[in-house]
Amino acid sequence: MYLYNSATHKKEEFVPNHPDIVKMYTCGPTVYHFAHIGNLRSYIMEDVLEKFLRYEGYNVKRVMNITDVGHLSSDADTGEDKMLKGAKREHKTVMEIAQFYTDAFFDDCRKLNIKRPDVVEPATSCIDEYIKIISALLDKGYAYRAGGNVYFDTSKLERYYIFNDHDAEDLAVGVREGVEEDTNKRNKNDFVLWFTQSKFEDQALKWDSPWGVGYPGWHIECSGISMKHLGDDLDIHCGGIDNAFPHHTNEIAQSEAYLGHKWCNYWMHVLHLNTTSGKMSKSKGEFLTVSLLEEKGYDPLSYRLFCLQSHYRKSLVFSWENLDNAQGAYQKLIARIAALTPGGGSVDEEVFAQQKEKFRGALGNDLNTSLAVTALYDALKAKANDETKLALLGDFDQVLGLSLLEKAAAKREADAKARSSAASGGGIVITGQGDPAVDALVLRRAQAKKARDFAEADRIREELKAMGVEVTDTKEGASWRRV
RNA sequence: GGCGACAUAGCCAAGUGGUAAGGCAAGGGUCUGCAAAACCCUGAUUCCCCGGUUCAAAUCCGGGUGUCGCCUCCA
Repeated sequence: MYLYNSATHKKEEFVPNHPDIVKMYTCGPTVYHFAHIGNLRSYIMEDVLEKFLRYEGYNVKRVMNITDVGHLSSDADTGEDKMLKGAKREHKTVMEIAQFYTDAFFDDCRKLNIKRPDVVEPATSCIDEYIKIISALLDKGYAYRAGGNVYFDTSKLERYYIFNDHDAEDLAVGVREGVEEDTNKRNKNDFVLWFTQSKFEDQALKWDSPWGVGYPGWHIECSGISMKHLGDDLDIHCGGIDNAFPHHTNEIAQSEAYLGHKWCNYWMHVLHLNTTSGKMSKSKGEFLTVSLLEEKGYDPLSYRLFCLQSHYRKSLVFSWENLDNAQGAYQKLIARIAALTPGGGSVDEEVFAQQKEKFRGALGNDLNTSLAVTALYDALKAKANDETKLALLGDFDQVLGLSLLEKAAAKREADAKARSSAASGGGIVITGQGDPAVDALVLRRAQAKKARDFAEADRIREELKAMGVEVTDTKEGASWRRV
């Protein structure tokens, strides 16, 4: 398969370091608040990558961190640790906040069919790992102590900038109002590995270290967790594009300085979900969550399809109109699949193989998910029996994660149930959701209609509409549902 | 100011030198008392603009323009 590598700015053939395993690391959430659907876009696309690797027969080990310490917020607010800030806001302890939002995050993931990574590791449980790395960096001369903190010295590297061709002089450090330049730093881009001199007196989480009581810098966390679970090398590192600089750049700097060799071969960055006024972000205040989508009547999987119809390396604009499009498409898709009859004949292997190749080709080309969705429609239109189509859909859905077969089966069952609970009278069959009062009214309308009293029939339909009931005519009579 | 990415119909998009896939929406039709659903049909003389290379360019090259992101925490 081919994957775009943002470290080389090229699409490259993916070759794992070890034939028997693919090591994958994902930057996880900072659990100080709910994830918004823009955050989740990245996790959806990374989930597709993981599932496709498995689909292609790779044995994947995927690790994700949970940032529950050390992530400082910007100058835009009071400059606290994000976790501490969240705890204050909700009058809870930092650990309570971390637990609550970690659970909320995985709950959102579950709704979006995002598989939980093999290893999920909170940053606070790997302090020893960070201390080990920082000590070695100090020994090797890549780090220095100043003002009580430990810093990484970026000037010791031959090449610091990996993803962008920056010139240190051009970086606008401290330009923004309220950003104070840290005078302890020797170079503009040096970053903190370990804090003891926190500007926040009430930093809640502190650990003992050779350099005093304090807490780790944000960047060291991902290197430490990755090495703890995946060892000295890594195949694919994923994250949102905003992490490329400085977070991932710093991860590479400290990891390779520590290891003395190349660390990670492929970097996958997912572009942002934007609103019409720019990217969706928590620090801007307004953001959409999965629960909010559900409240508004959207199936979270409609959002997954929305993301799948685009490409991960293009920014995607969110609007309600766009989500409506996706929801409509998703419902139609499910209805079409529900109309297929399972258990009728055997799978046509030739058609199956042919369609499957299209699908693999699409995803194998840098995860072209929108073409993969097209392959889904092609499979539905293929000249083959229903059994073959269902087999294809089920096969594709291992990667796409749209619960296609499950939803279709549920729809078939619901339709059958509505039929079995039918009320009838005078040869007219009413199907609905088991409310005798509504059944009776719908039956009266059907009788009026049969007697060609359309005025009365329309009047009753209006009455039902006012009750929130939508009635549609069928061959045998009528069917109704609440809307 | 520096760096990076992107720009194809109303919207999401495919396309990697050979003459514009697919989905949603929209319009027309079949069906229906009327609807809904379902099914059928219809859509870019053109791919942000201007040059260039080529028999041939949405695709390659040069120059613009626009949008977004990063440089401060963010997926």
